[in-house]
Amino acid sequence: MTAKATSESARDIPEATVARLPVYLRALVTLSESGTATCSSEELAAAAGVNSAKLRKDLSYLGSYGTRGVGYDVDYLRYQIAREIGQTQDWPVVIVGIGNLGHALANYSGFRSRGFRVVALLDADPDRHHEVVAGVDVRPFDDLEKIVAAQGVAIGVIATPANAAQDVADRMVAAGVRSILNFAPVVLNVPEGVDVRKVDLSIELQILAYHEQRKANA
Amino acid sequence: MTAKATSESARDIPEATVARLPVYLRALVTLSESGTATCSSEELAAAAGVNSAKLRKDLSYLGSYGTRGVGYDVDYLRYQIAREIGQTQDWPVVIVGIGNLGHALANYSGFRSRGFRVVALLDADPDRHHEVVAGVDVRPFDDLEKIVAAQGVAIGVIATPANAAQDVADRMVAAGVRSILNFAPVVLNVPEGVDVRKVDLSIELQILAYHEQRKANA
DNA sequence: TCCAGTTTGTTCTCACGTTCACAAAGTGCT
DNA sequence: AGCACTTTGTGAACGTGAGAACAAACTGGA
Repeated sequence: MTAKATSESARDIPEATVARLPVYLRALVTLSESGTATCSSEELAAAAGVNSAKLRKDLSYLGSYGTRGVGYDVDYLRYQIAREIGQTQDWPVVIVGIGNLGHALANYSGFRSRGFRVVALLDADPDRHHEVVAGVDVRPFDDLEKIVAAQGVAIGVIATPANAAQDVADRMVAAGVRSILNFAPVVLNVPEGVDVRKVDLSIELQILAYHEQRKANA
Repeated sequence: MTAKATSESARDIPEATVARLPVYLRALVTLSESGTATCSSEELAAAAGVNSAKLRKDLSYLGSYGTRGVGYDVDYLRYQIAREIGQTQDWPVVIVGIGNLGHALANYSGFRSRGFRVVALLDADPDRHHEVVAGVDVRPFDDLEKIVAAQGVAIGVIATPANAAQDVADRMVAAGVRSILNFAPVVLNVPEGVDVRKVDLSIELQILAYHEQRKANA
């Protein structure tokens, strides 16, 4: 909405860097809470579990927010990263599929504290309707369009079984959702312009098992 | 244990490829269940959501399991990938931290069907002990060493709050666990030789929010 | 057997990501 | 002010990953 057409905000940040910014932000919050006012790239890198050169390069994509010979002001840098990744605004989110995982997600406090507000929990199973999870009551999946429109929801979370996920995604996209976080173990097909990120619990374990097997055979 | 010191199994597969093998495997299982005996790289790539050139290159690291002019035998390739990533063997797993997420993980059927067997659920809170989740009863965290030794557990899952995670990791490593899947939002410090993979639910949402913000400002 | 058609496995090129190494830019003591 | 010291920001080298393109290898029909 703001009339910034200058190149100031037009820098494009590499994907790998974007994925690390939330980690830096978390480390900065911890430092801030422990009363640290200033930190060097070395300290922050250690707290975030990365190489300090990588950290400095990542931060350089945002701008020059450090002071040579001194380091970074913790609160200032924290604000700059938060703004860059959109954490200074409020993101309404819907969660579809209130099984075990949906429950866990609805109750996860890390969403709320990072600007995500769960505005609705939806499930196709009528037995679950009007159950209250984390202070929000579970409603019929068919309310999706109404809720998305009314609350301006741009981000949806899919925590349904695999066979329902594509249908849910189609409905979400049609309703106006533009970003989807998918926990169902299927590859979703979505139109151009819609972002999907997938979290697959068993794939992570399988990757560990691969390396474990390698260690055992070494 | 086997005396294979030959170079046959010594190929090292790129990390990016390892991360995709479970996806291919899942697609093959689906194809197999739908009665498909043979598939081309094009078909399999579509089912897995990747480029066919990438798929062929990935598979070439495992060996030459296709037939030119024909394609891949679904069941044969499925077995080869399963073997490569260790899914033909049984992996005992312990889960520590039986809150909302721990419940969801314990109940997740995708683990069992991929060779992972949850042998113990541990929690520090005595109120949770002897609660039964997914047919396994919750036991005191102090039983960790005993269970790891008795069952030969190599993989541990951490689903505790952030402040407990490092302690749990230290105990796991001391007990003999060599791979850790960490759901707690902290960077774990572990000794050389121990693998850690991290799944962070809110980071994924934050990455989506970043892109969402970009779309809105475009 | 030969030939047209199909599909794999691999080579080559380009893009992206990581790390090193250092000039630039600050601080604070004398 | 000058100088020793610290730490950032970045250019350049290196390594890994993605995709295009094609030769090699197979099928099936004439």
